[in-house]
Amino acid sequence: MDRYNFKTVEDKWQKFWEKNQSFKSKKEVNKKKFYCLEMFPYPSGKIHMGHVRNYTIGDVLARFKKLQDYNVLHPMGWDSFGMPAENAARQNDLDPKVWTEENISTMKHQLKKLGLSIDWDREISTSSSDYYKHQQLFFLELFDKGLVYRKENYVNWDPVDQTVLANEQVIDGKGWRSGAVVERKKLNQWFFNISKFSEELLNGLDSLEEWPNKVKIMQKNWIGKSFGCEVDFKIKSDLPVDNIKCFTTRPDTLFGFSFLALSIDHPIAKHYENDLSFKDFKKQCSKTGTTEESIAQAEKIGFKTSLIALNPIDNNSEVPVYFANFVLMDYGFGAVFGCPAHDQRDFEFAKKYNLPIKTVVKPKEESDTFTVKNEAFIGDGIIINSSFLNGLKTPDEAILKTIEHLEKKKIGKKKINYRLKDWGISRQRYWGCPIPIAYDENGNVVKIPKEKLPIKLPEKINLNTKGNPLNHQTSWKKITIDKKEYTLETDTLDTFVDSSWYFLRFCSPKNVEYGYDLEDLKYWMPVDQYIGGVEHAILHLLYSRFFMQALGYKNSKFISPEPFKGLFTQGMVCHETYKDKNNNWLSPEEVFSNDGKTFFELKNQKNKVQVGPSESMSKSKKNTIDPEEIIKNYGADAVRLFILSDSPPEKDIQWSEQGMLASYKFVQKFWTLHKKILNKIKDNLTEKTNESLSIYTNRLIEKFTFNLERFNLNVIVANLYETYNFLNKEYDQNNNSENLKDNYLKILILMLPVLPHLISECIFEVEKKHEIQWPLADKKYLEDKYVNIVIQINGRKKTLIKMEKDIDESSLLEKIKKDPKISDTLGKKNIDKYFIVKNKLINLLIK
RNA sequence: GGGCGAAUGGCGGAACUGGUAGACGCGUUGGACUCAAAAUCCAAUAGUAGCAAUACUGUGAGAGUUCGAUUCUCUCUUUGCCCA
Repeated sequence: MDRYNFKTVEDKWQKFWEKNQSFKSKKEVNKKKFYCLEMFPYPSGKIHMGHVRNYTIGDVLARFKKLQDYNVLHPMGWDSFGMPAENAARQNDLDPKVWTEENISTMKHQLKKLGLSIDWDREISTSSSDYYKHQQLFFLELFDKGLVYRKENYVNWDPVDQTVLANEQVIDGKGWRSGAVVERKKLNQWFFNISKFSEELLNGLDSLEEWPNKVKIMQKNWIGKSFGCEVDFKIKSDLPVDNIKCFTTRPDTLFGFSFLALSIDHPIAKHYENDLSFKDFKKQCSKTGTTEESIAQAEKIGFKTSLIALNPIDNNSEVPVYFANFVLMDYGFGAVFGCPAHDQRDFEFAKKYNLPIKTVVKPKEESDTFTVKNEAFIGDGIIINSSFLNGLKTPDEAILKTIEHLEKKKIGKKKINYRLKDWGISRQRYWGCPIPIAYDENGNVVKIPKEKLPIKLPEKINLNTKGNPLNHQTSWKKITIDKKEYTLETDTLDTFVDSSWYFLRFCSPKNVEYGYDLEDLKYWMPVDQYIGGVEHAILHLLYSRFFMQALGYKNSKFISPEPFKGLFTQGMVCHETYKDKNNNWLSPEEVFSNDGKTFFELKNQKNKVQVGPSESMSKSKKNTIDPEEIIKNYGADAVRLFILSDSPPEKDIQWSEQGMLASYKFVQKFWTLHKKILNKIKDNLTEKTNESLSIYTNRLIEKFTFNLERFNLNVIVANLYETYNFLNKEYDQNNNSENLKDNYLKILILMLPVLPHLISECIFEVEKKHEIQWPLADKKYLEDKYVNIVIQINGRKKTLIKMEKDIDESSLLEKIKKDPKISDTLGKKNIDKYFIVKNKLINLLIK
């Protein structure tokens, strides 16, 4: 019998799908739609296993929904602006555009080899001016709506990449890509006013029922709504300072107030500009990074001012004012009041500078003389030593009462604060979307008129310049508007902007006039299932949600604002790591093992290799497996099968050569079985109908559909193996060909989403013109005539007895007592009591 | 430090709303085929005791609720992710 030749079969079907435009999607208003979207890739060069996993999961779903007769939209595109292109181009003296386009062509070819059911007619690329010209128009619209603004701000400056980094691009005080120590720098930056929608973005989460809870919680924490109040402190000073405003979430602890701490960027700092020791202090502060994390970890240090703050609710008692390194200017008002007894950070500060620590909250079970000793008490409790607040429960009661008091005295008011900051979108980079703004000779901002769009990037320019290469493009920078000359903005947009609306573009990829066509959006949006890595759980998803809010702002015709109805976050693909004796990373191809335990270097087989923990595949650790190589050796179907099989898709998966081989063998085995079944169908030797095959098939339909809908894709694979085992035993058992063919076809269709090439070929061989549709289970085969009932004695399983379904209680007990095993165990003892789960189980209680 | 998860054979992992723990795969062992090996096929495979039937133990640890707990509650341990 011939072996299955995956190369010819996979090639044949990929050509067939392409020629027949099998996955082309058209708006059909009368048909229910399903928009299946996987996060589009950055064209870095080659696809990696993470892509294979992501797109296989999406493809299984898309094919499943298509078989269920949904009108499926399953597009693909390229997130093709970004720093790697610029870096690579700079290193190799290339044009980023050429580099990017070559990568796209390679990766597209690779993705096609995976047999994905993608509508390639909708392909988009964010670095193409066909795409970004619409983005520039959106920018201008947002500008008109007042959602874009420019301000001078501290930024994280990466001295190596010469660019601004977002807070989340700073890891341990270092640039995420360059690894250089990040500096603070003040720059004029463009911002999206995302914080305007804090409340909408927070509330919207409640409507997202098909999102993982953990992602919703992460976004909620990121938005960071806190309820508190602002307090006005009167100041005694020889400087012209009368009062300082603070935001606090714990006004109830005001009686424990012992110092006021200011950010070094607080306006008051200007009075100390010429103070040498303050300058020193500032320098010390700048050593700690700008991220909240590094600030929290750094030693708390302060600079004592001559100012005195008065406690507004405690007889104007006086406390010192410090500048402190742990206060951020962009949270609250850049000033916090210190209550050492009930905040650990304040506690450490007070200890260091010998400030009073006054206990104002006690745990419920303690007496009123409770005092804080070695650490702050931050739990819930009862207010003490606080005049009119004494005895109140805190936080809830006491906070409300304090705010009420402050408001009455007009020295403070209730305030809701958000942690979410506006989105800085300026990047000092070449390879990004140009910002459609120009400046006159006085630096005044002018919008680029619509008809001048797109502002295209200049091509083939010298990238080996300091800072932003666009800054050196003197002729490109000049633009004439209404016969007047202006200078173009040279900052480009953060690439997160590109990916914040691409899912809209997929609905109308060729619309020339505008970024989308509203009628298309009304049909296709929202994305029914979005699939991607959990690493985008906060930023990309939040920015996309913001973009929808912004487009809908002052635009009542726009669609409802949540872009992604369902979200699925898949785990990473991991592999063991290897190092040689000099601690250099080794790739899996450079090592070998005879027993899977001890590894040796391939080129010098005496050298033992250190085996490290399994980690997410990354080039830097060399623990990657090249999907192209694997597809070449085992075929796309086998790779798809393996990548789904070993772990639940939301968890990390361990790459295993043996597992890969097992999947490959399954494809081969199934083909062999298929040929046997095919012959059996053609033979038509018996008239008998084997009902067990129909029962199995129909139950499988139920099970399979259930598991697919719940993303239990590893269980699907197990079901598939079980099905093989069943068919291999049963196909030959008294099956007339019609019955066998009928059931076999149904089973094949179930398998199609996972193994599209193999199964397409199998279906084709069984019946050339078969209508392919997801089968429905026939209820009559789901009903049991007989059931296996578990007999427990005192809650422990004793035996199984086969009985007619729905047997009544007394005959059940009769039968059980006759069972030799049970009667042995029972002996002369009486059944005191019993519990029955109908058609499933009986539990006998005996003493 | 806070939030959210997770812990099941040698390994990856199944188990619907509490009701047969260990599906399926890998690995291992034995057998068939072969001069031999690979491939393939068949069988066994949670642990302990036993030739066996079988018995007992068993889902990170300890308690609780229940006729019955991998599943629910509490405490603890370890671990992952996110935030600080």
